[in-house]
Amino acid sequence: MINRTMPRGPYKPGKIRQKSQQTMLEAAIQAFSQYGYSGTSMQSIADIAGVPKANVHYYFKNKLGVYTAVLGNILDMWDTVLNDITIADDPATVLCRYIDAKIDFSRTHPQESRVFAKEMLSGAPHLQEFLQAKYTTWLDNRLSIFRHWIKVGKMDDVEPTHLMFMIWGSTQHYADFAPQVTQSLGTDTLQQEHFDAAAKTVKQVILRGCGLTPPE
Amino acid sequence: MINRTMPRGPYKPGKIRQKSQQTMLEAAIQAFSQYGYSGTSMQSIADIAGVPKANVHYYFKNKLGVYTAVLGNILDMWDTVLNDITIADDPATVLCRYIDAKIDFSRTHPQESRVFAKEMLSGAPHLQEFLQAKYTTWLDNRLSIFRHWIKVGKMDDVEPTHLMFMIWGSTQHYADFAPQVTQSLGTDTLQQEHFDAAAKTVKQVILRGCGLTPPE
DNA sequence: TTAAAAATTGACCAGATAGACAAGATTTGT
DNA sequence: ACAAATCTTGTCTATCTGGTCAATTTTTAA
Repeated sequence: MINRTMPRGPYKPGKIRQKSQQTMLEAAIQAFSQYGYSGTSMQSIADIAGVPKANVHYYFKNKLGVYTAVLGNILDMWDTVLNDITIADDPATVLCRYIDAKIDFSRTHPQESRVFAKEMLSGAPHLQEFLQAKYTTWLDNRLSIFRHWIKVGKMDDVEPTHLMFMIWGSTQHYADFAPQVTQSLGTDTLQQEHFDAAAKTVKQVILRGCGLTPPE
Repeated sequence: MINRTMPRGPYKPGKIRQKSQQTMLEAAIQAFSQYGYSGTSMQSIADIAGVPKANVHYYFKNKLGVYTAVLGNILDMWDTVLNDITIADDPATVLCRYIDAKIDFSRTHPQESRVFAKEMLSGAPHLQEFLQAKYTTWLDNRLSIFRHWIKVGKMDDVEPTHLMFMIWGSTQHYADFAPQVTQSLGTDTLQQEHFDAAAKTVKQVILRGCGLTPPE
């Protein structure tokens, strides 16, 4: 997406283009996640990718094009989990699976999480479309399921929207506020065990807080 | 703090200097909270403050000086709450007070919250001293009180560090992810009632999740 | 092999930015 | 009132940045 040129004619496009773009996108997300949009220069992206700056301009229309491509990749990861829940499911199981998945995302994709967070902190100017379209329906569907569970007594009357915010906030924290977390836990780098302990506590509090008991 | 010149001699310093600096700091936090450090120009700060750019340079050593002054002001707000808790206190009361205070901070100081969050997201290069000194002892003191409450059975065995992260993450979310929150709640701007509902849900889940019952 | 398409790259440009500076205006203590 | 200190502000500069372009090299399909 966001290619400037779309190769045509007697030529099989793709391989070089795809690989180069991928390299540059990975360089870009690294830069954006640390320095933000304004703090990242095309030159620095090129340096990280190990190519001349003009090469980045060849594959992307401009700096905003690189950024929106990065953002698009991140948004594509959005609904991987909690996508197939139904009214028949067990709330405790669903919440556990979601919390585990979110914590795991903070562990395996901290850079993506930070780019997303920085965009939000800047007022989400490039997420309006996403928020109004894809996200809203995604959320509404899940909220209605939670509301049903509450109505039939499967869980306590906890306002579902704010419950979701609690889970998001609690789990994102481990990626976005990593310096504070590492300092608090007295470690240099966050290890698997730290994320496991985090998931355990979040699940314990959320489930109990909703009047649920851990599955199995 | 971070003044370039410290007036001396037969002259009563302060009034003009203090007022001008205050105006510029308010302009600066507004700019930094939205556009980040790199995205904010000295010119934009001057424009917001309504003064020529050279005036900003007169009162602050350089751009980093403005930023660290802003950051320092924010850090000074840190321990206003949860500062005087003791072992004798009631856990439920303390947690409620803290959650209310944090949510209220997100409501009344969203810009400060966002500047702090952006600094964290960038790896907190200017917070190392704060994190290692003031913050660590602050946290350790509170954690030991939580651990005592757990030991004597006043609350469930919930890992206190991660419990604190849950509260921080959940409450910060309303300032830092405001675009997502407003979209989810179907409103244009967050009102008092939304923050009240947020505080209610967070308190409900956290307290119940720790095996506590709401006070009085 | 070869010609067209695609990819690479160095050089260049216009605008923005942080910061310096000096001249002038204002405030202060006496 | 007046001199010293502080404050204000227009102007200037060196540097950085996003973006363009044309020349060269590499890859591809026939």
